Amino acid sequence: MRKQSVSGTPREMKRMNQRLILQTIRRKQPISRTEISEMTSISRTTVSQLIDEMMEEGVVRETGRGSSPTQGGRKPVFLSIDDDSGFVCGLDIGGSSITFVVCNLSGKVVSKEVVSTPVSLGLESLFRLIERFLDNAPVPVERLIGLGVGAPGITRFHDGVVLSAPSLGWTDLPLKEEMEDRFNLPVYVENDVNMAALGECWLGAGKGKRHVVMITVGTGIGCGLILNGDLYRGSRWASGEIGFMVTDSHAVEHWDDPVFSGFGYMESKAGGPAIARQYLRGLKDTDGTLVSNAKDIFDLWRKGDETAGAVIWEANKHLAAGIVNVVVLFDPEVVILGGGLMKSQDLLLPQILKTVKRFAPIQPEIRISQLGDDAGALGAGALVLKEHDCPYQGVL
Amino acid sequence: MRKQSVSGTPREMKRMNQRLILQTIRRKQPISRTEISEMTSISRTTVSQLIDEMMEEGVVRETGRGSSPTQGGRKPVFLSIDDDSGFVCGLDIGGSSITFVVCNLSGKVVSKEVVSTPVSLGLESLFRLIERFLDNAPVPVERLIGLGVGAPGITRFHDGVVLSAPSLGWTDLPLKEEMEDRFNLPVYVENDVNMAALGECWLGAGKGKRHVVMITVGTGIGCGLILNGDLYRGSRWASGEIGFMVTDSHAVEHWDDPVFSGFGYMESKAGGPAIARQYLRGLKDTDGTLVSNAKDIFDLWRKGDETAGAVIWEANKHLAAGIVNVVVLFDPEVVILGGGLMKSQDLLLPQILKTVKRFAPIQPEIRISQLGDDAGALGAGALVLKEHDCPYQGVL
DNA sequence: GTTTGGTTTGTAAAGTTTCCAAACTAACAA
DNA sequence: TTGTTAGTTTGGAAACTTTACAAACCAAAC
Repeated sequence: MRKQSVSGTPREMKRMNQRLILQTIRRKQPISRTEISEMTSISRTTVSQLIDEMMEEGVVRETGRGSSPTQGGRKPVFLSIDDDSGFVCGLDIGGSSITFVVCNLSGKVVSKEVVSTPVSLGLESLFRLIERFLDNAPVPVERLIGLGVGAPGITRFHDGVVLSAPSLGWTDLPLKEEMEDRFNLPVYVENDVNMAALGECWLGAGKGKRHVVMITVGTGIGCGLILNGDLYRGSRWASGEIGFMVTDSHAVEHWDDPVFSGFGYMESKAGGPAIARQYLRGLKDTDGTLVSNAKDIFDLWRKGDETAGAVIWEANKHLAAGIVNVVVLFDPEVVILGGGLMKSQDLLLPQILKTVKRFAPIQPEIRISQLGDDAGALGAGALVLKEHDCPYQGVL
Repeated sequence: MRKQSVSGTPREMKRMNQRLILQTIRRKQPISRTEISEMTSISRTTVSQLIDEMMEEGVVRETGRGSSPTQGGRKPVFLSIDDDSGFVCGLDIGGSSITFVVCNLSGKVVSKEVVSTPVSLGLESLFRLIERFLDNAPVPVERLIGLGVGAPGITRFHDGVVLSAPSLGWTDLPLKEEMEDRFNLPVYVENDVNMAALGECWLGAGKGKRHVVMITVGTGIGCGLILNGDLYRGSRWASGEIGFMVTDSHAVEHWDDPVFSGFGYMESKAGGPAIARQYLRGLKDTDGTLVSNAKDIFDLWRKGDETAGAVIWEANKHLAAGIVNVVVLFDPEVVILGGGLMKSQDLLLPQILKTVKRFAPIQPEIRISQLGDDAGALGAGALVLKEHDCPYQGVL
């Protein structure tokens, strides 16, 4: 669907200028009216008028005065954004837990809660959880700008329908519509990995960057793409399916692993379950029934188990190759690694760094997630700010 | 560098509306003023006024009238874009040949020339070639909107500097600046593969699509990315370096091929020279000195040479894996394959299709380039139209 | 210490560009 | 003639800009 270009109306023009001014303030605060005018090439008069309106709304405040310039002259009045003039609520619905967050315009968390996901999560029970959380949050309702929701599956952003979230048993769920009816607030729904990428971009390892790739390694391997400062979603909401990469050309002929149907090739080689399974297979005697997870294998390696080391090494080669592939295709400024397995980054990162250095013609920074488990919920908040129309837009 | 957001002025507002109207006309022509007004939600008054101006400039023409609607009433006056009201010149500078093209707003070629690249291509000789071509083109100079140039190397679009084009011996060449001085026209410089992608998107296999990946397979393997209808360039003008993908996780430990230093891993496995070399190595007796190129190997396979078949098969596995990787990361609507090796598509395509079908969770269309060797030059023209400000913008 | 001159900030008034709504004319069928 | 649709004219509203000015401030001259 083609994004409808907006017709230019005076009102739209005003909005553009408000946004521009607001962005400028956020980036350079504290800043005077005159300086804003110079930076934006909007006339001083207009800047003043728009600022007046924004001060009336409470978004912008006068905060002290600067010193006179070199030659003398009237001291400028400094302006700043009142970070507490608006709040966003973000939630990250995961297969095992749900994270709720409320934060202000600068990303300061004022309220947070983590609950374990109910076995079968119906809409009504979800809504009650949200209501309870919002009731307890120390934020007046009228200051709440909107709600962002990250869901583990394929989501259609433009109408907020969760097309498929196996771990929750959701299919074609019109989450945005239902939630907006219930809470009477704008709601934005997006894939959880994308949310994490937005979160890291706003407040974490990708702050200030416009080309960021976030890779989460856990049961599955996913990837959120921020290109030119915007989330890239692909033509069918299925971009970043890094777990389906083929990191071994031999697979073209030979791969046929029934255990991992539904998963991608790389996930079947480098994901958590794959590592656990490979290890058990290495032991020869047992089959997949002996339950074990990747974390155990990492621990075994730390204790000197060489089989564990070999298995992890093998898996990590796939991951490293995958990261190289992402890097050379996107040319990002930063690659952020997160997800459960990255808690053992000490064992994985060195090889990854070495591989990227060797195979990629350009070298991005490679960092570990800074926000950890909160990235998704914070990203959900970031998305609200990003999408919300004036006067909060462009905060990122 | 952050793209400066424009301040909203009345003039800018007008431009936006002109663009919107022009887009609407192009998509639905012939179309009446009233219908434009309804589609764009710009008032009839404004539509009329802007149309008047555009007719004065010659961009839009009245072309006949429609039939009266059901109930009777005045017949609408149909409007269309005059495709010959402007022309663009595109050139594709390759290592072995240079293609010149002049075409009108709808992409109809009115003049074309192909010359072989001089051994050492200096700016002055290039300019003379262009001048001669333009002089012979049946287009009045004042109708020429701009010049697009595709160069084989890394180009910095925003200031039009060719950072490095080894096959031409260019380094840090300020091509845009020099050319604009000389020809007194807007000039846009871009990587040749990106240009080809733009070309196919405008007039070829990607027409009307907004998410397109174009892969060219030749000596090197490159890739142009059209995401959300725009060229994606990466953070350091190095996106789409698909030739550097690692399509074999074993390489992480073992790859060390001095012959291909400077090339990427995948290029060293699936590029033209790689195929030729692998074949010769298969013969055991000869070494790399016996010159041969990929095309010969393809011909040998067609004649029943099994070694040739095996070598190509092996190379193609890497290519197929690479294509899967691109598909799952970008979720494009179409993947377009082009470049020298794709002239033997009959031998390569079946395996590629099968591999993508098997490994990718989503299925894009996979097509062969429609414009062939002209894609680059036409894309250079497309870029001019895309970048040129009102009233031609948004033609794509 | 006070005055004077130059500089900078912010506001007010008048002017410009652009858009839109409503009334109007034109064209056409029944 | 009547009703309907297409396009234009007119008057006005919304937004920006330019110009002019008051307030605030430094610094050097007196």
